[in-house]
Amino acid sequence: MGVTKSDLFSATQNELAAVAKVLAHPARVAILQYLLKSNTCINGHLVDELGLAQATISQHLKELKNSGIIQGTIEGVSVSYCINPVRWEEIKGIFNTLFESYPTPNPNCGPIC
Amino acid sequence: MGVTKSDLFSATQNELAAVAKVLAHPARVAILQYLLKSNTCINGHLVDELGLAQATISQHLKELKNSGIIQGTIEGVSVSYCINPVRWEEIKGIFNTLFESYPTPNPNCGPIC
DNA sequence: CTTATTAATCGTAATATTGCAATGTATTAA
DNA sequence: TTAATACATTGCAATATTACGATTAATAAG
Repeated sequence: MGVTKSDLFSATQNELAAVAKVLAHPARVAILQYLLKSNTCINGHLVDELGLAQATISQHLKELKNSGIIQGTIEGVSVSYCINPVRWEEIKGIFNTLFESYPTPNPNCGPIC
Repeated sequence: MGVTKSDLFSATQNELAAVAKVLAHPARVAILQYLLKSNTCINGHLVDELGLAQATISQHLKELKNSGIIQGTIEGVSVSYCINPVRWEEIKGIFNTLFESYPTPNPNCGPIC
């Protein structure tokens, strides 16, 4: 139905999925990389940088902002966005927790394992 | 339009977004955690574990398989899925590369930065 | 006040995702 | 062969996402 049954899963699982969803678009990845590189940014710069319409980028920025990954302050007539370092570390930790639980090879899984 | 303009972005950006998309559903996160924990798994076990229909889980497993994160071998009448350690490390690296480029606080970004 | 400039929001079209019942397929058991 | 078991696939309905033109809101410049 296009609707996720989030009540079936743990808070951690839903949180990880939610954050992953924010990263699940190349435009948002590109925006983050641009912010990481320049460590400051204004919406208009991204329109030139990415080749998407202003409305589209504003929408992506909104999603990044909603997830807490970035934050913006009004800078006169424009808005300056940047990474939220605290949230960044938090998200980094969420993914690390998953990736650190590395599996040991399992003989029960056949020859290709 | 619901269609991502992937030609606007780099291969790395698209790859990261694609992998994130696979992780962007709590059911798939739950499946991975189950695999990481038990280090072996059979589709039917997940139906009991997750509370989703068999067809739905099969679909999620397919996506995980397509991305290379898991692989399955036919085990008689059932299928045994497990993590692909090589791909796991690869994906871990992709995310680490992003998260390691940590931003230093920027005075241009206002007081809340 | 009027006009630019910058970005957020609205409305809408195209497409993608999620979930499941029903069905198909392959293997095993009897 | 027949029946049972375990998944995969198909087809569909409900909902979500992506993209953009048009509009709006807010500030700055003249």
